[in-house]
Amino acid sequence: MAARLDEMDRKILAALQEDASLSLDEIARRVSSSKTPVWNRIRRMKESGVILRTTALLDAEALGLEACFFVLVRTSEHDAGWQGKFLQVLQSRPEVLEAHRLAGDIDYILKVRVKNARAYDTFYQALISEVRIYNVTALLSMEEIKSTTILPLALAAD
Amino acid sequence: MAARLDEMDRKILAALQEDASLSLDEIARRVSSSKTPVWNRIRRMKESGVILRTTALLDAEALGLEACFFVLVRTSEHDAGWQGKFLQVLQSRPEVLEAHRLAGDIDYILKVRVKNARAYDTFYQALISEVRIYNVTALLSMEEIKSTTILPLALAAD
DNA sequence: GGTGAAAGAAATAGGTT
DNA sequence: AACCTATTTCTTTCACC
Repeated sequence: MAARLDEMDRKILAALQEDASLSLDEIARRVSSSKTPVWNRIRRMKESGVILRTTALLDAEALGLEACFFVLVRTSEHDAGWQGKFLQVLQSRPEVLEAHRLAGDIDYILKVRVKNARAYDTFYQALISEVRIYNVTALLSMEEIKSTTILPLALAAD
Repeated sequence: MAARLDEMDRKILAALQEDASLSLDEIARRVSSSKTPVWNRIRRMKESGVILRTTALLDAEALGLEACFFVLVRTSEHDAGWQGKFLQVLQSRPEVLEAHRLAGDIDYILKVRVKNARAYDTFYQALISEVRIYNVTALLSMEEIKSTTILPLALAAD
């Protein structure tokens, strides 16, 4: 599944992760190439799914979304029906930014972004009313000390 | 600190979160306006820091970064010196995608993206050799069931 | 806030090594 | 097969209404 990328592909990805609004000319300059090959490589990486999409990152605090919780979920039900329903609830809730199924005694972790603690409680009540959950621990973030979408390409090399 | 945004600003942000490569014409069409006001609003929101940057989101699995850990950190040291050093280590490590200081008995949570469990161990050994840490629990993600950078603008409204 | 023209960038075609 | 040059088309930017 891992796409084979050469050094130039990685440099292009690094530039696009840093700033997706760079012009082809500027990217070409940075990777010591010219527009056409860079354009072809980007197109290929979009088609192959290495580049998922390009997005504007917003400041949650500036938008008034001042609370962030990590939610540790334990369940006693592990059948497909329950899991499907749980997944559907997570997908339908825009305040759930991330959800992972875990190995070990905690079953799921969620990252939830809301306006305040009250809004989190509204989410929590909705969640437990829609699916049976054995145990929930909410970790409240006091400070986001690092937040990046930039994947470490250097560590990805084969 | 929360910027005041009207309905049109929010619609523009929604479009840009979904696809930052949309043309001004297309965004203007979607928000039932024309290029100039949309362009001015985007510029204002960039200047005011509501829009942080635009980035290409990549597929971590396709790049061979197949392991994701959430790391719960407890420390016994809470002085500024320790905290500064810890922060510096997190910032310098590209595999740390997120780090939050928490309320409650767990002090920090990290999200760490690496190639495999061995690469995580390398990171872990480096971390504990650079700063004193009382207790670490690593939660291994088996499956990313949701992952979005799209903030819920509807829930952000005053 | 709208219009439109000038500048700039993206997308593609055709030729080159 | 990958790159370079040139052309067309689309987009951004900005002065003016």
